[in-house]
Amino acid sequence: MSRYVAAELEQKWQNAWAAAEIFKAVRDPDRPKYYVLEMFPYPSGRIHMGHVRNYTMGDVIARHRRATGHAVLHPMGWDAFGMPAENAAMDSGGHPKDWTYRNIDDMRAQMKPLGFSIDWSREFATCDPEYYGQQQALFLDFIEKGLVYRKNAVVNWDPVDMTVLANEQVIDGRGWRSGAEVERRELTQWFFRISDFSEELLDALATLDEWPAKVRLMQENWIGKSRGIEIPFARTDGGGAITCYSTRPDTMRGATFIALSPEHPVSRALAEDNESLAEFIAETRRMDTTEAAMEKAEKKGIETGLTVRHPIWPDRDLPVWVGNFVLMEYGTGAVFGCPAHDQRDLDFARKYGLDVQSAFYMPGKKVAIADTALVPPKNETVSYIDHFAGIGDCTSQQGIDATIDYFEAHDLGQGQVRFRLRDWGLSRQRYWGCPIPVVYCDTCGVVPEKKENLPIRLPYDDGNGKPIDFSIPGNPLDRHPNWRDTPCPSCGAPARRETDTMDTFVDSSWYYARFTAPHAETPTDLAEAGYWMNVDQYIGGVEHAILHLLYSRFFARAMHICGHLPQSAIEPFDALFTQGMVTHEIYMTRDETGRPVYHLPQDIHWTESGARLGSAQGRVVEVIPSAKMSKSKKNVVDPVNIIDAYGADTARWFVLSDSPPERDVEWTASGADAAFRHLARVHRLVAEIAASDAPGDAEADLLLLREMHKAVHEVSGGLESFGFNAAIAKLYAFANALAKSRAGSDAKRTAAATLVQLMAPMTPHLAEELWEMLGREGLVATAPWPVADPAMLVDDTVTLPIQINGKRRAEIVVPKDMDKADVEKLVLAHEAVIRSLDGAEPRKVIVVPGRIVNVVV
RNA sequence: GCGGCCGUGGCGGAAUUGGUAGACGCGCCGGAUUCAAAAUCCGGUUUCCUGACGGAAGUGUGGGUUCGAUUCCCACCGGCCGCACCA
Repeated sequence: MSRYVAAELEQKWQNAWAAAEIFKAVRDPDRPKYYVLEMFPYPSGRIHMGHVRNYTMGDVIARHRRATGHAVLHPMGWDAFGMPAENAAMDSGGHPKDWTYRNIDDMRAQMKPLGFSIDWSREFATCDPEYYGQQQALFLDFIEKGLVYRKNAVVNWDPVDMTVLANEQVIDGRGWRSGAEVERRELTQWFFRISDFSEELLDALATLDEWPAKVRLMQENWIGKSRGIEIPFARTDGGGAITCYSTRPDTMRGATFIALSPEHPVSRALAEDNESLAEFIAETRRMDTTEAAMEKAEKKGIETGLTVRHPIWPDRDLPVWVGNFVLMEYGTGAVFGCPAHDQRDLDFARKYGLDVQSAFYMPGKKVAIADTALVPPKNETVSYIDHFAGIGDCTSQQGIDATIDYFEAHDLGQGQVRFRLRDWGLSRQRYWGCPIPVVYCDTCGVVPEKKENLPIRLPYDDGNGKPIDFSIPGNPLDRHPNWRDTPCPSCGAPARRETDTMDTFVDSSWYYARFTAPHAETPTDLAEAGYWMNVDQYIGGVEHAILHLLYSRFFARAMHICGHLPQSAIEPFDALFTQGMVTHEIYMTRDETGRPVYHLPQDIHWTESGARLGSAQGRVVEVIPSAKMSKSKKNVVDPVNIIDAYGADTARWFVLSDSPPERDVEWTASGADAAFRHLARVHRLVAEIAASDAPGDAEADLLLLREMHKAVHEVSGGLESFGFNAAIAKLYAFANALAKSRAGSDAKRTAAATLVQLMAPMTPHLAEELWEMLGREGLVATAPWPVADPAMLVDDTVTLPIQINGKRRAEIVVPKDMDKADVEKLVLAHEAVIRSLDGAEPRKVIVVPGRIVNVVV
């Protein structure tokens, strides 16, 4: 009998699938469509176990949906622009383009042996001119519709690498690569008007009921809607009013000072003839502005000498301070301080000896404020002092609402809704990105390129046949001898191209739409997009919960406005699933200086006393619990090695078993071994069944077929609800039942074929092999999914547990449709019940048909 | 600080709307097969008491609702994640 040799049969069936072209996505009016997409990879050059897990989940769904009669779109591409390619070029020469395409070839070659049912005819990379040219076309449409604009903005500037850095790339105030101190520089940059969509992006979250609540919440917080009010405070010196923004106007009575941002126009104006103030402002500007530093920085302020009038109690004048903690970017750059009900304000007030006044107290508990501000939850009732704005005993929320109404009615302030979400700055001073298709002309100004000139291609060399030198910091496009030169699209005079390229998040904000028509001459083909969109199931890591998904939601709306997507596709991802990581233990020893030294899993020798290095006599190795795989910790398992050792099906089976897909799964050698052993066992078992010839046995046959239908039911349910681990557990149990069954060969062959079908989404190669072995027609990949017969899911008799006072004490076997009263009689006659009752009458007997019986004594 | 998620055997984890807690796998123990080993197969494996039959406790801790709670409610403890000088 043939042994399970994964490498052979996997190649065989991949060839068969390719020949039959069964994974090509084809529009079919007679079938429901299903679009399953995994977040496309960055072509780093190696696939890792996280990729394997991600794409296996998508593939299981794609294969299952195909079997249930759907027209399936399951594409793959490459998120191919970005800094690593340029860094590689800087570090070791070569060209980002060559590096990227080489990596794509390598990764595709590593991915193909996994047998994913991908329509490779739709593959593209975002660095293909055919793709980024269409992205440029989109950009021109966005300009036309006012969805993108240019403005001055303060950015993080790395003076050594001569580029703008994203906030995440600034570590302790220094560029992550150069280590140079980052400067804040004002540059003219392009921005998407995503903030115009704040309200809609927030409201529409409620419709995404197949997204994880956690992701919706994170987006909600990111968009950050707050309702507040702008209140002008009249200056006692007769100058223009200072307008403060507040979300807690109900605490107005407690306002005892005003704090301005150092960048506030009034601060700047006052600094002109106030030396100490000027010095204070200069000092704060020198300060590190990274989040970490801001967190630690002491709250400091300086009194300006200016005072303003309290809008409700005009006899109370409030001193105006400049505080380093007030952000110019949020609200109006001015706040009123209410020490009694804001901890930060209280700390500030205590430090500088400012007045503390309560606006309210907890009902019945009038306690003086000491070092802790009184900040009850907004839905808790408080007692307002002075009943100003007509508020007395009510919740803070009611107080806020009533105060805003009052202020508006008396023309004292204007209610405001604010969002944390800022416009999306997309300009990057990099080479390896999508060129922004605009031209600067001395006479015409900023002129969009003509669509017929697209794509604006990245230059490969310096225009004189010499390679671009990537070892010089800065943007090669900016110093390129002739790429910038171009005639003005409007007047034809010599003009200059924009040399900034787009943030790579732009590339990934619409690729899902491009997959529906990857070769279209326009960004999308409305007929194709109308058919395939939305993505029915999107799968990826939770690290993209905010930026990528929010940008994509914005882009889908913007594309709809430009006529590239139907209205129905403005929320592009119907269902989202965020999968966990693949983790592994870390093996560590220490060198003479006590520094940790990490070791590869294959270098560890396991003994009864624990892990040792190399051999049983080797040094004792400290085993650190499972953590994310990382090269520096050497706890990486390379999928290529696993496929070589066990085959793709084992890798696929293992990454789905053991842990729920949303949680991390720990890679263990013993687990991978077990997965392989099981597949080999199924191979052996089915081969035996295929070759056997035993007469039927009515009872055993029925028993097995019942098991089969139960397996169909449970596995189908598992696959539909991301219960892959539970589905696999059921498949283990069903295989065990099949192996133990005394049923005849016919029943066993039927059960075996069903087992094979149920396994096919997870282990497609093995399934094809066994399908063929059982003499079934065609490919299991195209066979219709089995359907469970409801009648076969219920046994004729049920085992009812008997509880006495809620504790399980015995059980009885009864016919499945036995009358409640009869069940009760049987139960009361049971010896365990009689013993417990001890002659007394039961207080109550609860019979839940088919479930349980509970006797209350 | 704010918001959210999660605590179940030695380990990963399972458990429709509240209804037999520990499915399935790992590990471990015992056995079969073998000259022996590998591979394979069979049995056992929450804890405690008992020789056994059997009994008792048990899902982080403490309370509550219920005939019945891993599941629902409250408080606390522990871990993880997101946001955060947001006025």
